[in-house]
Amino acid sequence: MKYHHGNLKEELISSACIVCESDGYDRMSLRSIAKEAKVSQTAPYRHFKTKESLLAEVSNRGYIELKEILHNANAKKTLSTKDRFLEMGQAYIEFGLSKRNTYDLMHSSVIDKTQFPELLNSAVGTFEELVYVLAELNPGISAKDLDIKCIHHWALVHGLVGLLRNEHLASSEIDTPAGNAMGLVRSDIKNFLISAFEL
Amino acid sequence: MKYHHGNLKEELISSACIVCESDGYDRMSLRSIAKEAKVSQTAPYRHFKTKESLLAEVSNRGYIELKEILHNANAKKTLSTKDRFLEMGQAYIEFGLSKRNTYDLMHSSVIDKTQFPELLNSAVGTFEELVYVLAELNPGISAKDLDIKCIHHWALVHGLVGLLRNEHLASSEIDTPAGNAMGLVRSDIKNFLISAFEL
DNA sequence: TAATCATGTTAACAGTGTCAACATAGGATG
DNA sequence: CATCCTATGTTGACACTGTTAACATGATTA
Repeated sequence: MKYHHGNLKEELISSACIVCESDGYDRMSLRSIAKEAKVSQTAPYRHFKTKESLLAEVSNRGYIELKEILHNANAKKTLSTKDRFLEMGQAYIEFGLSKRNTYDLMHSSVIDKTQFPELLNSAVGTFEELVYVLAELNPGISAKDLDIKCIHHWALVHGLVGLLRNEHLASSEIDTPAGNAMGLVRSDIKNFLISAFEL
Repeated sequence: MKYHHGNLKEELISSACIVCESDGYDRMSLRSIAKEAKVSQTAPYRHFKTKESLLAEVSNRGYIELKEILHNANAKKTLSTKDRFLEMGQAYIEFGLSKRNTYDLMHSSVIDKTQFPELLNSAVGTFEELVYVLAELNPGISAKDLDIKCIHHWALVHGLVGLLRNEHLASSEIDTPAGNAMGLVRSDIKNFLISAFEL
């Protein structure tokens, strides 16, 4: 039995990613993931100053993964710019739905992004994937109008994720086949995006 | 010194609202607000089954307040429907910026809304204020298109709040007078909404 | 008046993040 | 090779948390 683990930092992060996604970031304890790594309760403090900084790393990986997903969607060279944009929208929504708890952490205020420059950088980098394709989709657009379009479309998919998870509209009076927004939209996210994006 | 408080439940709620907004919902402890009400640590358990249910009440009041704000904005009868809609957008954003922590709680996943029907009801009720004005603004619109418009505009202001708080775009490469989205948009939320809503 | 019941208190439990003090091992330096 | 340093681990402790069980109080009601 060796005293030093050898790869503890990495194992803690990936373990935290798993626990965070399965249990939710607010139910994740430093001690439990330390135990999972078969290491003492305070060992994580040799690699992370606080619990928040470990969560920041989890969030960071979320943004990196999302950026890659969006980038890949935009890299399907056989598709038109329009269709690549739609692919990105669908990919974003799928991420928000499938990595629900991680997505929540990424948007949560428990982490003060200004204290984690690397995380802030990842978040901005992810957003920029959207900037690129929108600039391509709107040649000659002014910087200000590009701003507006970016915020507009990002806000739309972000809001859509929230609604699809039924956070606000579960069995609302809005009449849909399934009785709520989820029934309506999940059946055809693409068509919805086409309408909403006015493409 | 009377043994029974007389109005403890109400005081705990309003106290929790204040602490939640000032410290953030994740830094709020049941014990601290019990102490603030000069009552024992476990007294709140006579009125709330869990901490989560007290937070649900705080969230509930947030939705009720927001609904009222939106309703008032839509009640300015001297304005056109269009302008009332803009007023609502501005009011929503102002709420999200000024009641930041409460707004976060309302959108947080620490409360499982399905376990608090009254809260779910408030949330839906708030959303319906948007449904009403959009229906008025688009006479004869189909139910499905109304769905799309609602989600679209709600998502936009919700996303805008996030960006205005600089959660994602602090000092991004997007060039604005102040160097970030906040500098750009806060200076004229109304004009931004007019552009984004395509009014 | 007596009993009931809502509402308060005290004590305790298991769990948390975090810190200080100590232990170990492996690499750098003489 | 011997020695020291430093990174990385452990132990023990502290103050705090949500929550429950057992008990106390006092207002309402039979």
